[in-house]
Amino acid sequence: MVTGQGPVTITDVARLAGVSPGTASKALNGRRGISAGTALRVQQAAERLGYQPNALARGLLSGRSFTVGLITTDSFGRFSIPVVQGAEDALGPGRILVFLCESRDDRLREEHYLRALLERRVDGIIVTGRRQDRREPIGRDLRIPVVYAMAYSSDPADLSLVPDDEEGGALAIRHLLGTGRTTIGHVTGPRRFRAAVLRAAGAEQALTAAGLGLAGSRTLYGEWTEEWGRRGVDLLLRSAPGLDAIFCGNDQIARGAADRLREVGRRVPADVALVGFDNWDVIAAACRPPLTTVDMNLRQLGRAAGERLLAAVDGHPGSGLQLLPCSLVVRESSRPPESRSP
Amino acid sequence: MVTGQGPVTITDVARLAGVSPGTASKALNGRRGISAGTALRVQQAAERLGYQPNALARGLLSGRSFTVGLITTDSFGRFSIPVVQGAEDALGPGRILVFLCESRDDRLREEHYLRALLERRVDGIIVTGRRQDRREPIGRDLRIPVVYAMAYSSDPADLSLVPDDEEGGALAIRHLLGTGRTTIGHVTGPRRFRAAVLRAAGAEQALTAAGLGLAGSRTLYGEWTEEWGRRGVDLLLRSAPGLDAIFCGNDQIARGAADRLREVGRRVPADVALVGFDNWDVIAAACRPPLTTVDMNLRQLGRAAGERLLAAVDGHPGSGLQLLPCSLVVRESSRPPESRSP
DNA sequence: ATTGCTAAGGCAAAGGTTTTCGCAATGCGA
DNA sequence: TCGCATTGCGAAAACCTTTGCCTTAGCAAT
Repeated sequence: MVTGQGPVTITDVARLAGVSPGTASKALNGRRGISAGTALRVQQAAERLGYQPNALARGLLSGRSFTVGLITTDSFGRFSIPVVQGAEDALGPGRILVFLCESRDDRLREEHYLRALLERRVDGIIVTGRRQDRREPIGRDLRIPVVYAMAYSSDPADLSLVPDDEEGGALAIRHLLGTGRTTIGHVTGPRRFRAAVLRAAGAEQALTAAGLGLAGSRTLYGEWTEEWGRRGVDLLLRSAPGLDAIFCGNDQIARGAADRLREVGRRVPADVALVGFDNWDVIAAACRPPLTTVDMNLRQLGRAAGERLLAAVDGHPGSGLQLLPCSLVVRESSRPPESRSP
Repeated sequence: MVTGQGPVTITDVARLAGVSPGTASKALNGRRGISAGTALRVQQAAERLGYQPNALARGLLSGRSFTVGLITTDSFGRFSIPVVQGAEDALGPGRILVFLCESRDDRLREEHYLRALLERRVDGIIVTGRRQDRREPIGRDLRIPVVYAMAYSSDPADLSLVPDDEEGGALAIRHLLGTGRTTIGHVTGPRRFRAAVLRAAGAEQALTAAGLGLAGSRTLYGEWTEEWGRRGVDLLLRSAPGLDAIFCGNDQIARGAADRLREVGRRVPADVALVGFDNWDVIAAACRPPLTTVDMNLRQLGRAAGERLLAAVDGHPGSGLQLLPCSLVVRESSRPPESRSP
């Protein structure tokens, strides 16, 4: 590597190798019609000079920039992070680079970002947001593919990827039923959250399919907080004292529930089994006992979004709202009672 | 906006406005030598066609791309996120776009990313990581400015921005002393973490300055977990039963401590005051009682990193390890006893 | 009327890379 | 020895924008 003036160009490499720039280009890109000796000389010259091709010039010509934009409407928190990571996984380090744009729910910012991305000729855009929110399409006639992840577009012609919350709720209930629990309550977040409603629906369906109903007879909607988890336990114990399991709408509620159950002398999982939702490690692992919980596989969702975007870039677009599976992570809080008695 | 073939170029705009491309460029960029009438016609033409200048072509010519790279060595978690957000704040939406690169502590990935960033002719690079880790410079003779945030470069010629952990520790202790506490213990994370050692040093200095020493006579190093917080309380109560405050190395330890103190019948803050570190909202706010804690102002740190990078791009580089102030967020867990008795 | 000045806008080059086309040389068969 | 195919490489155009320089026209001053 030589520290000359300014970045070294392919012309510099060509001169050093004693060929024309066009030939150097072919040699470096492995195109045919170049003798082995010439190719080697060019590559060595490039190596010696520390040549790095100018992606701007390359993109100008090819029309592709090998970059994508990632717009997170949420000022990105716990949910968008794994999605971003997954997208990065799919887009692969080195090949495609990701522009991170945090629009913070500000429509104006979003438009600024969109314009900036289009000016930079990104190959595609991923839009992600907090919990499953329906949202307006990011723009019209964009000429480049867009994939929505977590948040989903109100236009069914757009491709949107969201976790299957309903199935996740059913997963939790079936697991509890499978470990012998029969009197199961459900404490979750605010009703205005689609995720809360979907999870509750899945849970109730799974119970109905087993010929059972919800303990306390109805879903307790409240807040996504530990505080509400504690209060939920109190409410449930009043209306259904024989309770042997609680499915909570997220991990924070579940952790509050665990604390409260311990305080009132109910053992988890011996007396009451507990299942949360989100698999938020810092909560689920720190909970006493560690929490069984539903994982939305957000990272895989992000990865899927990246893969779908690449497919769309290559001319294979998708469309519609697609549900991705949740999975259950079993920990101590739902261990069946049998296995505890020696 | 017309949906023709391919993106509309300035030539299209010029043709519609009846001028040459060069003139159109000048009109759109507000350069002098263009009559008001022509400028208006060009702008209207651009508007009608939905013209978006090609940043690749512009960057090719100007040598600046108005993009920066952000390499997070940490698979980016709680610490890098606010830094990223702050950097975004500083770089401003629309003007400068950020390439997000997650190297995951993999040197090879990092090199791939670095190469990809250089090929795309980013104007600068911010390197951030998890807790304050000393690290190798990302590369040599890079020709573009680099700013390190959180993680810091082993080369003192590089500019590195890190939170002032030592001052943060002192802040916590001085606050506790100010509310009348005198017998203060310290439970923190593993000794191999520079942050743990620095915070402990700051704490001890503040105590020494007040003519006091640490309750239990030494810092308890352990893990960054709630579990360790609970055990730390047990250890402290054994060695210093008259304890009236605990400063914890992070919020998780503090939360464990709060739980344990409640379990053994010590009231927080009436009997024992508690101060954490990190101001991690999900922990600090959910703690019972809500946690007084030291905030590293990571977002401002990220913002500072962005601003310093811009300054460096503009020819005003900095260097050395620079400490940024922490601040104290006072909540219930350290309320002075006086104010509780009516 | 000629000169000189300014304003407005056109022309062309530059920036780095890729690609197409064409040219020259080589080798082979006739 | 000639013709032809093949191989290797160079020249130049193209991608899009910006900018310095040049031309032209209009106008004022001499």
